[in-house]
Amino acid sequence: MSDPVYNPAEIEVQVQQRWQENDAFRAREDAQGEKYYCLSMLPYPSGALHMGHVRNYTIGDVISRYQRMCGRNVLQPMGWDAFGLPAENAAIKNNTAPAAWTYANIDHMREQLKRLGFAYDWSRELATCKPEYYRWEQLMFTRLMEKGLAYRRDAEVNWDPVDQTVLANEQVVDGRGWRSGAPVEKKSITQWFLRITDYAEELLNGLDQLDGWPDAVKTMQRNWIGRSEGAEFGMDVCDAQGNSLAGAYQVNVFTTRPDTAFGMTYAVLAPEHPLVDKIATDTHREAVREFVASARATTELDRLAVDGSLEKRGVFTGAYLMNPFTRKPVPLYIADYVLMGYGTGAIMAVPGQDERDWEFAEVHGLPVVRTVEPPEGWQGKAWTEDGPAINSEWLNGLNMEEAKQQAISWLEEQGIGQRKVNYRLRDWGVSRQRYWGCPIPVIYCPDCGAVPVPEDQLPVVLPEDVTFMGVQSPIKADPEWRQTTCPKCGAAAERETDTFDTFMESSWYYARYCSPGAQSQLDERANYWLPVDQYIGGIEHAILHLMYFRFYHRLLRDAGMVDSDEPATRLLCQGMVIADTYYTESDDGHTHWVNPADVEVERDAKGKPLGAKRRSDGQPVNIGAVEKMSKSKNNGVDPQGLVDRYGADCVRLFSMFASPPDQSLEWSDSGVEGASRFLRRVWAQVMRHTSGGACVALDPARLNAGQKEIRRLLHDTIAKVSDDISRRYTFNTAIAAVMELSNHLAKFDDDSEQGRAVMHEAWLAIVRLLNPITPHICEALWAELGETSALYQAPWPEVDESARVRQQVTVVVQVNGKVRARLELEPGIDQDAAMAVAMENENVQRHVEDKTVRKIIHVPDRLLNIVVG
RNA sequence: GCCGGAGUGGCGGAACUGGUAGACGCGCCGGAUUCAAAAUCCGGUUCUGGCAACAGAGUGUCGGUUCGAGUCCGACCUCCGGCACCA
Repeated sequence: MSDPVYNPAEIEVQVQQRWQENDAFRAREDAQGEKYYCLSMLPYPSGALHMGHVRNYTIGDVISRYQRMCGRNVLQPMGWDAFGLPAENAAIKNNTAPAAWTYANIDHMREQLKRLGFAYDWSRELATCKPEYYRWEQLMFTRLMEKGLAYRRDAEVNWDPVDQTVLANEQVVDGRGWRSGAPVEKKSITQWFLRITDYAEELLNGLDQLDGWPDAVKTMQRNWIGRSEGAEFGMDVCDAQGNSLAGAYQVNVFTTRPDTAFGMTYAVLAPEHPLVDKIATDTHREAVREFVASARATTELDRLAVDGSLEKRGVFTGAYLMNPFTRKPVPLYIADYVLMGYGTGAIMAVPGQDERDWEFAEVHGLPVVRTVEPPEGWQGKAWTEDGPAINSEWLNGLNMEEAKQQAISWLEEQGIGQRKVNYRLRDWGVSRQRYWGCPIPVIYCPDCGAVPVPEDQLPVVLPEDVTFMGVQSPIKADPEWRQTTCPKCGAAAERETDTFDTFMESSWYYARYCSPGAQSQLDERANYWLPVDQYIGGIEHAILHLMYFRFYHRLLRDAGMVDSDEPATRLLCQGMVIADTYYTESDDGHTHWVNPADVEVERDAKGKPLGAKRRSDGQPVNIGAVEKMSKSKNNGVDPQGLVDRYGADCVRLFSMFASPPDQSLEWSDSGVEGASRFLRRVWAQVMRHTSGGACVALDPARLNAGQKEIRRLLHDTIAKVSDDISRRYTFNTAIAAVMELSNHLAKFDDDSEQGRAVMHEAWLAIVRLLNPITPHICEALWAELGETSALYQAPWPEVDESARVRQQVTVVVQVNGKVRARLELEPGIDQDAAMAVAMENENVQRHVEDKTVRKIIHVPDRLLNIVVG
């Protein structure tokens, strides 16, 4: 390999071959060392890797390879989130089967990942669309049905009236079906749900323990769970005089502000509330019906008012509710600002203390009673903050918290209500009316109802060899697939033709990697590896995926399959990959986006961009914003082309160097060139060193000052890089530190025996420091430096603290806080001695002059600030 | 509207615990090499003034604390992301 010219294509293929032959990255449960499970979110096999994948998986690989070098027993697996809508869209478009399309994509993308040199244990690879994977998910679901954690109820879907099919949210474009262009309707159908709300409290409290998760993600999850404490209480329906009605109904309301109940001036039911039909009086029934119908047909978008808030629409029912606090009736309205899906779908309205109620009261001419005194001089509408209670009889004078507690106690004493906690979080609807997903393992029997498919009849296999006739799911269109017999009574019955939400598969794949081949969902190996020590993925999954997988982990725990409460102890969310955009405008006003690869930027003498032109025809183009790589802005950069041209190491290096992993990464072709230049320089420097032949052993006692200085820089660098990679995760600064060291080595012109020994020590260390980031070139240089072992098995370099002892330190001398000199002094010098040297300095003298020294601040070995006046 | 995050050279970014602002890289300028170009190597590069030594200014804005503030405190501005009638 000792080629004087760095040839990444050749080296990378050779090194990868050696890893494969040695099965270098297979994870074993019985291996030495503490376990370390490093997991990157699995990709959807869309067809080709994009830059976001490269970034995500390089971060994971850097961490994995570092941990391996530190002696940990590392598991780093990879798999495919293989079910999903794009396969169906491609199938309809190209007339192929989703399965064939998916498997072809997986094959291509697997090769791309291998070409990038990620240290995966490929023996654990999985694809979620395979029956041997999803059968366990089906079994789990049937168990959840038995436990009552999976249940059925009606829920709304987007219905395309022309294509006669349910649309996923992403298939609805501006309120119309993506293919038919017909306005989408809401339709209620029966669907399966998982009771994630049973775990709301635990999912919320668990966040407090997740110190290794970004605060942003934890905050988003807290808001999503949306815990609110308050009271729920019943109110009787009555007439305007407060007379109770025969066969009267009761309405339950939830409120977080029971302290304001004396200010209730009306009450509201959601349009979908079950009592809506029953409560309206004869004179109001027609108006109520009309309103409910129109509320169902109108989207939120249609109701956006000019100021961006939603129009407060509603209608009076003719009925009243008795306010138990005041013993006075309040009018009952129907309004669509009250949601059926939260609380009880009914509220007490207190315009004086709630902004929404204020707005509604304003529109409908309802009275306002203030029950909390706003601060003096306050000019707003509803006062929602703390203050002394007023107009509230026995609550008057109390603050918000005291009044709440009093009101709740009163409700409980009276037996009409109680303390209540509500969550925004809704149960997880897992039914999808799509083909390319895991079949929901349920059989519908006319007599026995919904029956879980028994274990010995699992998996319910999705047929893969299908043809799409239009947009219908092939298993919905095929009457034969549906036909079966009831497992309970043996009568003719039908299979469920809906499939699972694909978040179902991605909720437990991390655990299955730990039990490859197990004839159960998981086996005891899962407890060896779990929880995941480091999880890496995009922030776009902050809520859904990361909530579902925390939930599913608890389902696995409660089924006795894992011991831990949380699936992952640390989480890293990488930033977006962004790039410049360029465009031209045609005469008809259309914008045409030009790919950055086609553009050349012209600059002035200082490097400021002046303009840009298209390479192909020299025509000027406009410079747009720096935006997320996307097809629509035509600013995507294909990783494959870069790997072909510069090599995997270079692409990996630039991805890690351009910014810290959690920030957005601005792609730059010249930056990639810079990374490539660095690797070529490293290669050339090592070749120059090895061309001098073998080195003698390093003897620290015999080093001259220059040699000691290089050793000091080296061991400072080892310390910094170790800290950057293990604690700070700032791979960019780790690389910068190595670059700095290599710049010093390039100037270290010392062919003496000990000079070459120092150089040798330095390169052996650098090759290991860079190995997690650019493993191929490092493996080759490791051999070039005479090492016979494989680098992937080499230990992380150790810091020699004795080499870091400085002969001299730079002490900054300030006069009145301004830097006036930098002195090279012996370490440990005291204030008086430092002052003596400082005062000999001409520049310091000039600024001190004959002024009185009022104060001296001395930070040993760093700074001396002379305060004069 | 609410909740997060961020504002530092021409650009990406560094400065980790209040102590040298601009590491490292890109770009740009100058030089070497070359018939020439590419590649490579050397030097310079926050702004203003100065041949220079050096001086002054400077981390979104305004104010504060401190011997000393990019970093801490208060008020504000801008941008990005998330949620959005959740009672």
